[in-house]
Amino acid sequence: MNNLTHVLEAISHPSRRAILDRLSKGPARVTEIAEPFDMSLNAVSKHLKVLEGAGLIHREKIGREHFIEFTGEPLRLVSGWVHHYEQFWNKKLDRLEAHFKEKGRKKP
Amino acid sequence: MNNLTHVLEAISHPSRRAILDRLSKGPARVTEIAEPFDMSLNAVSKHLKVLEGAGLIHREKIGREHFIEFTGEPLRLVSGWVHHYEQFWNKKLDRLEAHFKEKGRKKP
DNA sequence: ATTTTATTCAACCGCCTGGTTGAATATACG
DNA sequence: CGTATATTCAACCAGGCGGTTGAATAAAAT
Repeated sequence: MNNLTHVLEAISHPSRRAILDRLSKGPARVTEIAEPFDMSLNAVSKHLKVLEGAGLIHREKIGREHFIEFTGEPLRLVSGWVHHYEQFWNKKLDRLEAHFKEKGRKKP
Repeated sequence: MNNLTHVLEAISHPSRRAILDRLSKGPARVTEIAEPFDMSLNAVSKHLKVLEGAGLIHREKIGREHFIEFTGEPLRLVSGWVHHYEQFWNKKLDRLEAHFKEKGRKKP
Protein backbone atom coordinates (compact mmCIF):
# COMPACT_ATOMS: atom_id res chain seq x y z
CA MET A 1 0.00 0.00 0.00
CA ASN A 2 1.42 3.34 -1.00
CA ASN A 3 1.99 6.35 1.16
CA LEU A 4 -0.87 8.46 -0.15
CA THR A 5 -3.26 5.69 0.79
CA HIS A 6 -1.76 5.54 4.25
CA VAL A 7 -2.15 9.26 4.73
CA LEU A 8 -5.71 9.39 3.40
CA GLU A 9 -6.76 6.49 5.59
CA ALA A 10 -5.17 8.18 8.58
CA ILE A 11 -6.95 11.50 8.08
CA SER A 12 -10.27 9.98 7.11
CA HIS A 13 -11.15 9.34 10.74
CA PRO A 14 -12.65 12.36 12.55
CA SER A 15 -10.88 11.60 15.83
CA ARG A 16 -7.54 11.48 14.11
CA ARG A 17 -8.22 14.77 12.36
CA ALA A 18 -9.13 16.21 15.74
CA ILE A 19 -5.85 14.93 17.14
CA LEU A 20 -3.96 16.53 14.27
CA ASP A 21 -5.80 19.77 14.88
CA ARG A 22 -4.78 19.67 18.50
CA LEU A 23 -1.18 18.90 17.63
CA SER A 24 -1.02 21.63 15.02
CA LYS A 25 -1.22 24.02 17.96
CA GLY A 26 1.81 22.50 19.62
CA PRO A 27 3.25 19.17 20.78
CA ALA A 28 1.69 17.29 23.65
CA ARG A 29 2.01 14.14 25.70
CA VAL A 30 -0.28 11.19 25.02
CA THR A 31 -2.36 11.75 28.14
CA GLU A 32 -2.83 15.41 27.28
CA ILE A 33 -3.97 14.50 23.80
CA ALA A 34 -6.40 11.93 25.10
CA GLU A 35 -7.92 14.13 27.78
CA PRO A 36 -10.65 15.92 25.75
CA PHE A 37 -11.76 12.73 24.02
CA ASP A 38 -14.59 10.53 25.11
CA MET A 39 -12.63 7.35 24.63
CA SER A 40 -10.00 5.40 26.47
CA LEU A 41 -6.35 6.34 26.55
CA ASN A 42 -5.65 3.09 24.75
CA ALA A 43 -7.88 4.06 21.87
CA VAL A 44 -6.02 7.34 21.50
CA SER A 45 -2.74 5.48 21.68
CA LYS A 46 -3.89 3.38 18.75
CA HIS A 47 -4.91 6.42 16.74
CA LEU A 48 -1.49 7.90 17.37
CA LYS A 49 0.09 4.75 16.04
CA VAL A 50 -1.91 5.08 12.84
CA LEU A 51 -0.88 8.71 12.47
CA GLU A 52 2.70 7.76 13.14
CA GLY A 53 2.53 5.04 10.50
CA ALA A 54 1.41 7.65 8.01
CA GLY A 55 4.27 9.92 9.03
CA LEU A 56 1.90 12.60 10.27
CA ILE A 57 3.36 12.76 13.75
CA HIS A 58 6.76 12.31 15.28
CA ARG A 59 7.32 10.86 18.70
CA GLU A 60 10.04 11.82 21.13
CA LYS A 61 10.34 9.71 24.24
CA ILE A 62 11.62 11.48 27.29
CA GLY A 63 11.58 9.26 30.28
CA ARG A 64 8.22 7.63 30.55
CA GLU A 65 6.55 10.40 28.60
CA HIS A 66 6.05 10.46 24.83
CA PHE A 67 6.01 13.90 23.31
CA ILE A 68 4.03 13.91 20.12
CA GLU A 69 4.70 16.48 17.45
CA PHE A 70 2.77 17.18 14.30
CA THR A 71 4.53 16.58 10.97
CA GLY A 72 2.61 18.15 8.13
CA GLU A 73 4.86 17.09 5.28
CA PRO A 74 2.92 13.94 4.26
CA LEU A 75 -0.12 16.12 3.67
CA ARG A 76 1.77 17.39 0.66
CA LEU A 77 0.78 14.15 -1.01
CA VAL A 78 -2.87 14.84 -0.41
CA SER A 79 -2.50 18.40 -1.60
CA GLY A 80 -0.75 17.20 -4.74
CA TRP A 81 -3.37 14.59 -5.46
CA VAL A 82 -6.31 16.90 -5.00
CA HIS A 83 -4.59 19.63 -6.98
CA HIS A 84 -5.01 17.57 -10.12
CA TYR A 85 -8.74 17.88 -9.74
CA GLU A 86 -8.91 21.57 -8.93
CA GLN A 87 -9.83 22.38 -12.49
CA PHE A 88 -13.05 20.48 -11.95
CA TRP A 89 -14.44 22.91 -9.47
CA ASN A 90 -12.56 26.14 -10.24
CA LYS A 91 -13.88 28.65 -12.72
CA LYS A 92 -17.07 26.67 -13.23
CA LEU A 93 -15.40 24.65 -15.93
CA ASP A 94 -17.50 21.76 -17.01
CA ARG A 95 -16.05 18.32 -17.25
CA LEU A 96 -15.34 18.41 -20.97
CA GLU A 97 -13.64 21.78 -20.90
CA ALA A 98 -11.55 20.62 -17.99
CA HIS A 99 -10.59 17.59 -19.99
CA PHE A 100 -9.28 19.66 -22.87
CA LYS A 101 -7.57 22.08 -20.55
CA GLU A 102 -5.87 19.10 -18.95
CA LYS A 103 -4.59 17.92 -22.30
CA GLY A 104 -3.38 21.40 -23.16
CA ARG A 105 -5.51 21.54 -26.27
CA LYS A 106 -7.72 24.35 -27.44
CA LYS A 107 -11.32 24.27 -26.44
CA PRO A 108 -13.51 22.57 -29.06
CA MET B 1 -20.79 11.42 9.83
CA ASN B 2 -19.95 14.64 8.05
CA ASN B 3 -19.29 15.14 4.41
CA LEU B 4 -15.54 15.59 4.63
CA THR B 5 -15.27 12.23 6.33
CA HIS B 6 -17.37 10.67 3.58
CA VAL B 7 -15.17 12.15 0.88
CA LEU B 8 -11.91 11.19 2.56
CA GLU B 9 -13.07 7.64 3.14
CA ALA B 10 -14.15 7.43 -0.49
CA ILE B 11 -10.84 8.59 -1.90
CA SER B 12 -8.71 6.64 0.55
CA HIS B 13 -9.18 3.45 -1.45
CA PRO B 14 -6.76 3.08 -4.39
CA SER B 15 -9.36 1.46 -6.65
CA ARG B 16 -11.75 4.31 -6.10
CA ARG B 17 -9.04 6.85 -6.85
CA ALA B 18 -8.31 4.92 -10.02
CA ILE B 19 -11.98 5.07 -10.93
CA LEU B 20 -12.01 8.82 -10.35
CA ASP B 21 -8.92 9.15 -12.48
CA ARG B 22 -10.64 7.28 -15.26
CA LEU B 23 -13.77 9.37 -14.94
CA SER B 24 -11.85 12.62 -14.90
CA LYS B 25 -11.09 11.87 -18.55
CA GLY B 26 -14.76 11.58 -19.41
CA PRO B 27 -17.96 9.80 -18.41
CA ALA B 28 -18.38 6.09 -18.87
CA ARG B 29 -20.79 3.25 -18.32
CA VAL B 30 -20.34 0.90 -15.39
CA THR B 31 -19.06 -1.95 -17.53
CA GLU B 32 -16.52 0.30 -19.22
CA ILE B 33 -15.28 1.50 -15.86
CA ALA B 34 -14.97 -2.04 -14.56
CA GLU B 35 -13.17 -3.44 -17.59
CA PRO B 36 -9.54 -2.59 -16.69
CA PHE B 37 -9.93 -3.77 -13.10
CA ASP B 38 -9.04 -7.18 -11.81
CA MET B 39 -12.22 -7.51 -9.82
CA SER B 40 -15.83 -8.35 -10.42
CA LEU B 41 -18.31 -5.95 -11.92
CA ASN B 42 -20.20 -6.14 -8.65
CA ALA B 43 -17.21 -4.91 -6.71
CA VAL B 44 -16.89 -1.93 -9.03
CA SER B 45 -20.60 -1.28 -8.70
CA LYS B 46 -20.12 -1.10 -4.94
CA HIS B 47 -17.20 1.29 -5.27
CA LEU B 48 -19.34 3.50 -7.47
CA LYS B 49 -22.00 3.53 -4.81
CA VAL B 50 -19.47 4.73 -2.26
CA LEU B 51 -18.27 7.47 -4.60
CA GLU B 52 -21.87 8.43 -5.28
CA GLY B 53 -22.55 8.61 -1.55
CA ALA B 54 -19.67 11.05 -1.22
CA GLY B 55 -21.02 13.12 -4.10
CA LEU B 56 -17.96 12.46 -6.22
CA ILE B 57 -19.86 11.04 -9.14
CA HIS B 58 -23.22 11.63 -10.73
CA ARG B 59 -25.24 8.89 -12.37
CA GLU B 60 -27.51 9.27 -15.38
CA LYS B 61 -29.59 6.26 -16.28
CA ILE B 62 -30.40 5.92 -19.96
CA GLY B 63 -32.26 2.72 -20.63
CA ARG B 64 -30.43 -0.08 -18.99
CA GLU B 65 -27.14 1.77 -19.01
CA HIS B 66 -25.84 4.01 -16.22
CA PHE B 67 -23.61 6.82 -17.39
CA ILE B 68 -21.26 7.86 -14.64
CA GLU B 69 -19.82 11.32 -14.56
CA PHE B 70 -17.16 12.74 -12.31
CA THR B 71 -18.14 15.54 -9.93
CA GLY B 72 -15.09 17.23 -8.47
CA GLU B 73 -16.83 19.70 -6.24
CA PRO B 74 -16.70 17.66 -3.00
CA LEU B 75 -12.93 17.60 -3.31
CA ARG B 76 -13.09 21.26 -2.41
CA LEU B 77 -13.65 20.09 1.15
CA VAL B 78 -10.44 18.12 1.08
CA SER B 79 -8.58 20.99 -0.48
CA GLY B 80 -9.91 23.33 2.17
CA TRP B 81 -9.02 21.02 5.01
CA VAL B 82 -5.48 20.39 3.83
CA HIS B 83 -5.01 24.06 3.06
CA HIS B 84 -5.04 24.79 6.78
CA TYR B 85 -1.92 22.72 7.15
CA GLU B 86 -0.01 24.08 4.16
CA GLN B 87 1.96 26.37 6.41
CA PHE B 88 3.48 23.28 8.00
CA TRP B 89 5.36 22.26 4.93
CA ASN B 90 5.65 25.48 2.93
CA LYS B 91 8.54 27.88 3.40
CA LYS B 92 10.28 25.50 5.74
CA LEU B 93 8.46 27.02 8.67
CA ASP B 94 8.92 25.02 11.77
CA ARG B 95 5.98 24.03 13.90
CA LEU B 96 6.30 26.86 16.37
CA GLU B 97 6.62 29.57 13.77
CA ALA B 98 3.63 28.13 11.98
CA HIS B 99 1.74 28.26 15.21
CA PHE B 100 2.39 31.94 15.68
CA LYS B 101 1.69 32.67 12.05
CA GLU B 102 -1.63 30.90 12.51
CA LYS B 103 -2.51 33.09 15.44
CA GLY B 104 -1.49 36.21 13.54
CA ARG B 105 1.03 37.19 16.21
CA LYS B 106 4.57 38.36 15.75
CA LYS B 107 7.27 35.78 15.84
CA PRO B 108 8.77 35.39 19.30
C1' DA C 1 -41.36 -14.23 -27.40
C1' DT C 2 -36.93 -15.58 -26.30
C1' DT C 3 -32.44 -14.47 -25.45
C1' DT C 4 -28.74 -11.49 -24.46
C1' DT C 5 -26.90 -7.52 -22.13
C1' DA C 6 -26.39 -3.98 -18.23
C1' DT C 7 -26.82 -3.38 -13.80
C1' DT C 8 -28.15 -3.97 -9.04
C1' DC C 9 -29.65 -6.74 -4.96
C1' DA C 10 -28.80 -10.17 -1.48
C1' DA C 11 -26.33 -13.28 1.05
C1' DC C 12 -22.10 -14.77 2.44
C1' DC C 13 -17.08 -14.62 3.93
C1' DG C 14 -12.48 -13.27 5.71
C1' DC C 15 -10.26 -9.55 7.48
C1' DC C 16 -9.44 -5.11 9.33
C1' DT C 17 -10.90 -1.33 12.33
C1' DG C 18 -12.06 1.02 16.34
C1' DG C 19 -13.20 0.32 20.54
C1' DT C 20 -12.91 -2.08 25.23
C1' DT C 21 -10.49 -4.17 29.51
C1' DG C 22 -6.65 -5.98 31.97
C1' DA C 23 -1.82 -6.83 32.33
C1' DA C 24 3.00 -5.50 31.39
C1' DT C 25 6.78 -2.24 31.25
C1' DA C 26 9.34 1.47 32.48
C1' DT C 27 10.13 5.67 34.80
C1' DA C 28 9.47 8.99 38.64
C1' DC C 29 8.46 9.94 43.42
C1' DG C 30 8.02 9.28 48.52
C1' DC D 1 12.67 0.17 48.85
C1' DG D 2 7.58 0.44 47.50
C1' DT D 3 4.11 2.99 45.07
C1' DA D 4 2.19 5.94 41.67
C1' DT D 5 2.23 7.51 36.86
C1' DA D 6 2.73 7.21 31.63
C1' DT D 7 2.41 4.42 28.11
C1' DT D 8 2.11 0.27 25.44
C1' DC D 9 0.95 -4.67 24.66
C1' DA D 10 -2.34 -8.40 24.25
C1' DA D 11 -6.61 -10.39 23.89
C1' DC D 12 -11.13 -9.83 22.84
C1' DC D 13 -15.43 -8.15 20.45
C1' DA D 14 -18.94 -5.96 17.38
C1' DG D 15 -19.40 -4.06 13.18
C1' DG D 16 -18.06 -2.52 8.69
C1' DC D 17 -15.37 -3.22 4.36
C1' DG D 18 -14.05 -5.23 0.16
C1' DG D 19 -14.53 -8.92 -2.19
C1' DT D 20 -17.12 -13.10 -4.08
C1' DT D 21 -21.17 -15.76 -6.30
C1' DG D 22 -25.85 -16.27 -7.67
C1' DA D 23 -30.31 -14.40 -8.48
C1' DA D 24 -33.32 -10.50 -9.80
C1' DT D 25 -34.62 -6.72 -12.74
C1' DA D 26 -34.99 -4.21 -16.74
C1' DA D 27 -34.05 -3.04 -21.36
C1' DA D 28 -32.29 -4.21 -25.98
C1' DA D 29 -31.66 -7.33 -29.76
C1' DT D 30 -32.86 -11.28 -32.50
